[in-house]
Amino acid sequence: MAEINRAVKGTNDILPEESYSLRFVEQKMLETASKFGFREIRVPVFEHTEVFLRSVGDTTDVVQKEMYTFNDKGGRSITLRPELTAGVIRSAIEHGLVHGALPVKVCYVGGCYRYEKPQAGRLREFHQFGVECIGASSPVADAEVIALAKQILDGVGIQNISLAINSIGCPECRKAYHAALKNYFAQHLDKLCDTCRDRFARNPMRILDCKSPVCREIAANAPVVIDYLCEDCADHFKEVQAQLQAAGIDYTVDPHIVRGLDYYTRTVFEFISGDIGAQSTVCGGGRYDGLIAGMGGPQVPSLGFGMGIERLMLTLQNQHIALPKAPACDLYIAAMGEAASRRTAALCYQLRSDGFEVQTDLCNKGLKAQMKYADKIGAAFTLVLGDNEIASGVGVLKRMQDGETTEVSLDALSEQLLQLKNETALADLTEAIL
RNA sequence: GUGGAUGUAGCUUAGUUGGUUAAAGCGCCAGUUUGUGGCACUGGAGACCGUGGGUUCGAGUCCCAUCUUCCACCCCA
Repeated sequence: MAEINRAVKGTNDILPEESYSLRFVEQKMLETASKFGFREIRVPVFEHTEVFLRSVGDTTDVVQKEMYTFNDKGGRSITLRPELTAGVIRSAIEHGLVHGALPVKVCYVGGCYRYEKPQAGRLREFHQFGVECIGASSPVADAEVIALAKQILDGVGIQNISLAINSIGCPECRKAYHAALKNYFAQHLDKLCDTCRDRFARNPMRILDCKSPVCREIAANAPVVIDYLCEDCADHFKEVQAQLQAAGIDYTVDPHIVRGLDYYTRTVFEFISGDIGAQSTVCGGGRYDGLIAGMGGPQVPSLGFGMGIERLMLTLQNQHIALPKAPACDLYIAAMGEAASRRTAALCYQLRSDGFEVQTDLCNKGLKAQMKYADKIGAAFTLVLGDNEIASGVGVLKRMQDGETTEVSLDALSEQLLQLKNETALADLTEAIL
């Protein structure tokens, strides 16, 4: 197919059928967040490149090889956001939210852009739902943010998903941990894979995340971050767990969770699904107590998470979880001839402003073709409008599911349609119960 | 970025050791029914066989390149 008719690699079209259930899921996310007091925020799709260098971290893979960065016509270095936290925090600093009543609780839905090799559950344009809880230092906040993520996942009906948490400490305790790690891996340096030998120099924590069997085996006995937490961090982590337990949220502590963005401190967590192949993390997040200060704002401890919407939809699809479908139209009016077509336009206008979903022919189709189309789009009722009906002012409403017909006055169409619609809904309901 | 697989009508696929006008089902359009959908029957439209080269008298079929999608790795949501 010609390039002009093909979406760019790693991008995805959402067709009408899918769009409806996607919107349902997004709505569910926003509603659930709202119950926790998180309000929607909207920030630009692109930012000054510096925003991501300073937050995500200039040694991370995301920044080093995955960003869509370009110079605009004014010579600014601009980057399409690879994630949303950085822009939201920039906005919170810029507008003084961080100086107002804390915590500030915001949520968002939006597209993110990363130049990656696409596969299922990994796109170059993908969408995240996320929340940021700015200015909350208590472990209660950690537990509540995790609870929110869980409640959203439960709310959309997802199955078979597990929560793993860890604490990676503050910069202070991490120093001690890094030293211990280096000390440990130095003894096994010759057995590690090439990339891990590289990691040893740059960031030994990443070795814990390696999938190669040899490195895994070595890492299994490596020192664990939790054992090197300072007293404050250890207490914090303990209380987060106590809170989760009290809330009845199942979790496992996985000391191998090492998030790939530099801003994380203390609590990190992931919700993992076994039903979408290798891209198993549906939701990831954690605390970032140093980020706001690092971006030039005040010292305000915060946390949040991001949820991959495509991955979530993919999981739901693989688990055959039914999502609501767009409602079919209430009435299709099949018009015959010019006069009828004009009368139909007036009727449609009236019915639509009365709240009905009404469609009619836009292609000059014959009657049979119009009926066929009405059937295809799932119209509940049809009305044929021709010279006879206009002359008599009386038409026949046909209920498509059983072909039953009812005479109606064109002047009172709205009332009679409403009555029939309710009767049908009631009959369907009683049938469903019986 | 590394490795592996894939690509034929809108969709799902068939296409024999390279051999004339590339098939089928579903979908779409129309007719059988001159004012009524679903079922059935009949007919029709629709494919530069992903793209570009090459081998050959001849390529959907063989070779090379390239792109897409998918799988694993890397990384992450």
